[in-house]
Amino acid sequence: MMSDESPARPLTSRELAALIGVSQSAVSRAFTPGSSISSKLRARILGAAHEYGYQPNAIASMMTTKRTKIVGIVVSDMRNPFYPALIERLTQALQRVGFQSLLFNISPGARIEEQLVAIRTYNVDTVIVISATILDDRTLNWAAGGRRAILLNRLSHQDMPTVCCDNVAGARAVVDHFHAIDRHRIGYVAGLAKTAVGMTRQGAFTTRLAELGMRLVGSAGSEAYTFEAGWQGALDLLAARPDAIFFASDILALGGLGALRAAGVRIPEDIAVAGFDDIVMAGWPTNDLTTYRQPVDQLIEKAIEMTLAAEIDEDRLVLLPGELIIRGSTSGD
Amino acid sequence: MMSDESPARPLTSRELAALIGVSQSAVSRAFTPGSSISSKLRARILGAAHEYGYQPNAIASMMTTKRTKIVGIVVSDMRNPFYPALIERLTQALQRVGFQSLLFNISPGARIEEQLVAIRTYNVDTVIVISATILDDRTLNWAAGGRRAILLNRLSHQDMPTVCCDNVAGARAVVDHFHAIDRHRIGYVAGLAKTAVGMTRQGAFTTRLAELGMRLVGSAGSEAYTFEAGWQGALDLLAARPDAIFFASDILALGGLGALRAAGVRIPEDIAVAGFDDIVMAGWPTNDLTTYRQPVDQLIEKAIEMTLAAEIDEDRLVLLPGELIIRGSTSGD
DNA sequence: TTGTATGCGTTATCAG
DNA sequence: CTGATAACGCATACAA
Repeated sequence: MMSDESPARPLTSRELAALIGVSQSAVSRAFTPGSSISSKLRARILGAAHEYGYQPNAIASMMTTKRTKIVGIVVSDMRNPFYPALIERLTQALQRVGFQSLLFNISPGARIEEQLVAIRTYNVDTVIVISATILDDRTLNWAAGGRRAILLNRLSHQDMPTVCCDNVAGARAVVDHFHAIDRHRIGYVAGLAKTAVGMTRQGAFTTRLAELGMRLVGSAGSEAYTFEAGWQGALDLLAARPDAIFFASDILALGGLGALRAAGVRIPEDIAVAGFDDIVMAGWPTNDLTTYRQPVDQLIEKAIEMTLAAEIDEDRLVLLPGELIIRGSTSGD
Repeated sequence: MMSDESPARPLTSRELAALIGVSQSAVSRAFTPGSSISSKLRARILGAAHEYGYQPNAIASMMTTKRTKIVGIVVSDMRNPFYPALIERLTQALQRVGFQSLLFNISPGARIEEQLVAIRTYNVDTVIVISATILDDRTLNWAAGGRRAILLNRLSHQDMPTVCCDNVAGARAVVDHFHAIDRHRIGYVAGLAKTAVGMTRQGAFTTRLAELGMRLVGSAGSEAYTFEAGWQGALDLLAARPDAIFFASDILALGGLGALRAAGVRIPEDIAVAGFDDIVMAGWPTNDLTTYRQPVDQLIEKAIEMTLAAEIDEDRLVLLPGELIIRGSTSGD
């Protein structure tokens, strides 16, 4: 493919056709899998394309096929390391099935719709929404403009197609673990409390605590999934003297660990700490954070499946279980 | 814009024109800044567009204008938190000037050209390359297919348009700081040693050491910009008994800090530690890492400028100075 | 300023 | 299986 120095203007199918004496449609067919063309002619055309450096113009083909092979990925928070990791693997998975990713980075605050206009005008085939916040279902549907929208790691109040970690199972696993290591004075540091995911996690957590007769001695809110919010949340809980704290996400937990250690609290002897997500940093020896690992690969696999499916009739809400990763922040060893 | 429930098929300019009794070209002109149309007619058309939910189809307009308003962003490593932070701000800045970002996440290893074909077929206006590795200039030029390619935070061996942090100034600032705090047995942990950025940083560092009569007691290589590589690099240097170590990037330095602390080394009393980039984590109280801050906003500003410029004649290589951020890992306080 | 007509590069329909 | 021809939705040269 690199045999030729790139000319300023790329070759068109018609030009290539003229060059080797076939019709323009033949060239098009050569590049269309499953089209009716003899393997001999196809080979000749593909050979010539290779030689002359011809590649079909994807933009032009969008005109007739009405498909862009582009997925719009809507994000709003790349500060939390969980998201870049998710996005990286998602875009790679999409590329493997022939899709490209147009990244829509929505800034919180003003003029959200204005930022979303591009999603409609660029005619992406599918919109995958990773942003936990900012967009309500209605805005989302508008932005999708009739195209398929899939929620990834985010819950809908309507019945939009959704792929999400099973937050209930995750929160319960953490409680059960706290119970197993004999902690009974439990604290909770929330992330974005108003989001569906946040509420689900917190609800399941407190419910399971009650089932096991454990005591929620304190609960700290926070405005964001950030290190600083976790730090502050941990400090706010100290007065309640918990012997274990569950942070709604790893990035919060890392902040919490920092605050607790700075306050002279021994982890896990005095307070056991658990997070949620299993971001890479949670596994660093310096953090060694017990956490509920999100099934990222399976989440992505499902999202891709939904992207490719002709219809999404059943299983519009896919909840996938993760796995509790027990590390030093809760286990004495 | 949300006045209408999104119809399955979006309106075309011709349909809108028919609806309000003007020509299709009038509709097109209403949406084209600077086109010859009376403000009265434009207002009427934009009003109707708003009412009926019409938005120009960006794909179709690409056919005639030959411009996609899409920038291809080539990345290969989102594990190093510096990159997501850069990408987030870059895509937002691009959006503000009316460009969308198509993310090309190149997996190291096989079939790189195959992964790059999409860049050509999608006709992006500009390619911004953030990936430090993987692609040589020739492959890059091929992938760009005659379009503009800009290197961001990466150096070229040819004269491709480049915006990069001034690594020489950065490395020198670190050495000067080590000198100022009276350290003379210096260690260095390299990142990807084979990259131009890596070589520049290392070269400037050792040169400045020599100028100030300081001693490079040891130097550790590493295969990647990762926490683990930094951890190992720090361990490798211990035998040489350095009193200060410069890590080629923050993520390496964080690993190094972990390893040193685990080994009982006091920071900064025994060994002062400095990184490069100033990722968010460097500023966390738990890390408190002295580092050379990359001028991210200015880098992006310049990259946007180059993206929008008609020609890039002079200033094809823009080197921007950063700022040494002194924190607890080198300063006793 | 406005409308009419043409073309962008491809896919899809229709004959042969 | 192959070639000619008609869209796709918009921007622009041209005519009015």
